[in-house]
Amino acid sequence: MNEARKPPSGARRPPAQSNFIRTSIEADLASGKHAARGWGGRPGAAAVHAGAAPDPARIRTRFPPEPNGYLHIGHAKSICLNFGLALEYGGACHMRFDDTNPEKEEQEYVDSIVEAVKWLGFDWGTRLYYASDYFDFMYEAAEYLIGAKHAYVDSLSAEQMRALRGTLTEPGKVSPYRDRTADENLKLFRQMRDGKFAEGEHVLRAKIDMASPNINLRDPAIYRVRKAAHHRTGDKWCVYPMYTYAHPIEDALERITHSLCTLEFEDQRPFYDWLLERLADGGMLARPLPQQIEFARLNLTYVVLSKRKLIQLVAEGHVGGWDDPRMPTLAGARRRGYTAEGFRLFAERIGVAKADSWIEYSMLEECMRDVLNESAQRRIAVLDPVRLVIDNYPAQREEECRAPNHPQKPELGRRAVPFARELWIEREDFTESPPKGYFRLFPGNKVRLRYGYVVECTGCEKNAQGHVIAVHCNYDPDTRSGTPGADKVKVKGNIHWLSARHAHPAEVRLYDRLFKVPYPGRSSPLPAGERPGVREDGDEHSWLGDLNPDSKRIITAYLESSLCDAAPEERFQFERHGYFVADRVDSKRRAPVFNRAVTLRDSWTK
RNA sequence: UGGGGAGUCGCCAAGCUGGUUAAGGCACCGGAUUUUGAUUCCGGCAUGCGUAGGUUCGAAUCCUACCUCCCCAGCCA
Repeated sequence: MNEARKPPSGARRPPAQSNFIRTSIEADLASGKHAARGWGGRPGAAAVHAGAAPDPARIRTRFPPEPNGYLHIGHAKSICLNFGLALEYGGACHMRFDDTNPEKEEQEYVDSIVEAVKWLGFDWGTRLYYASDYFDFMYEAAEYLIGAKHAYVDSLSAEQMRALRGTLTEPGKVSPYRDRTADENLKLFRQMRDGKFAEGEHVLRAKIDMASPNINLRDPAIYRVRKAAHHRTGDKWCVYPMYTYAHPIEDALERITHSLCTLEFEDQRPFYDWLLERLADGGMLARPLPQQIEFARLNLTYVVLSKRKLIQLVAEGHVGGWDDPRMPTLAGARRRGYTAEGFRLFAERIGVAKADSWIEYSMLEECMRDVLNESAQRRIAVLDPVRLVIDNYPAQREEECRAPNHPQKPELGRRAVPFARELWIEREDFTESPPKGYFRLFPGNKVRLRYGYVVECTGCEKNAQGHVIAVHCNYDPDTRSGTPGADKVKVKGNIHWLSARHAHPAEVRLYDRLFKVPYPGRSSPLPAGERPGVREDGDEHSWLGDLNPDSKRIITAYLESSLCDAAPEERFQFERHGYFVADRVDSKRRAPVFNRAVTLRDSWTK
């Protein structure tokens, strides 16, 4: 294993899978590209880092969301990547809010993002930064660019500018304002800053090449007038930098070594480098400069991850809110009972590459099962109850059965579950006419009441409509679990149960996938062997028609008494059912409410 | 039909300075253990790397042509 790939702390973790980003980082580490990089202890211009001691962080990455919405599972991939790589290579990862558009951003979103990233288990220490902290520098850099004839104020309208930009196949034409003198540009830009102009009257553009085959290089706008209050800088500014311009500067000021972003920014990399080179040449930014590296964003089957669609789901009431347990937001997943560790495992398993891909939702579920199987204590719950009467068991008698809290972890102890003549069992654990291979309760068959006795089914009672209202059986007193000879009667079936007079009714929410098809909004089923592109469909609403009408079912289930004290967010495996979590908002002590996170695997399913 | 990317098993994904039996995970299929039809364990699972040619003793890896998919024409990020 490469030395650099070992976690610094020596913490136990499986060897990381090779990917193009790790390869690139290891090459940079080997060549010493960033080794002599000074770090002034805070983000800043060249002067801050110039004489500073070498950066103790071997690499610097960053997670830079715009605070304009809630984080979703796709962000989890990016978060785990950036923070994970920093941890792995002895680096540092910055938490940075890319708040350059005051019209869309709100404090509420920064709060939710902070909470989500912390929940995922990452710690940025004191490295919490905002693009808006750099507005002064960005402004000065813009004046420098103007002076160096690398930027100019354009007074075309947005429509005129679009018309002159050309098309994918035709070059653009230069703006009549392109050759203004530096003095004139500077004067105009300052007036823009001073609020002398209305929005849209002027814009600052980088002066590159209107004929470039890369449209992003046809004099991109870098500053625009926006007379909106910013959630952090208030009314201090009325010109705001564009992402294109701001992002490379943010990275450079923070001495980011590897700036990871998604594929759609690939075409912007030439501008990223163009800008940074010029500002470094001008002595404004320290070298070595950060490098932008692009990877494929996450696509997950059975959900939608586009911000627009997520907003629509909430706004139109298809779900209960941003943290509805069916939502693919991190807030929703958390409430659903998914775990942070599960997401980290997921990120490692799906890897990272440049090929567009669709990850099967079951991959995520399997990750959650993997961690929950390890960590969740076992409990008993009867979700769809039918009464089981043990006819040869004394009506008044009661016994205590001892159930282990975790089958693979005896050190977690056992708990008592009361046993009596009348029990609740699952309706699906009895049938009058068993299909082939069925080994639960049917007349004449024996099963073990888990942690209790072996019983033999004798029949059932039905109501006028023919529905089974009770199942009858006789027990074998010599088969009590834990007693000598308990295994003398071999049975294939083991079913769970709860004493009818001891069980507690409680609300349980059974969640399923939000969409009933793997690719919402794309014609389903797809022709054999075909997959849709990753692009959003043109059809605005067809995806809503793919919503799964059964994604949420609320039932009243019977729980064993120990479950009544569950703390909010406490997770359990309900034996033979799946993993459940006490709802973090609605569940109270003595009044529990559980959400099903994910079912157990089931190789029986009829 | 300009530019930038990508195509390796059902889903991901290593490998791509030419020589490996083409990693690994998920899924799936067997079988063993099991008081969860769970877990765990063992075994199986690409003569094939978008297609067609070429170079070479030898190609997923190099060359040529072609095909398919994704991204870019915001004063969004």
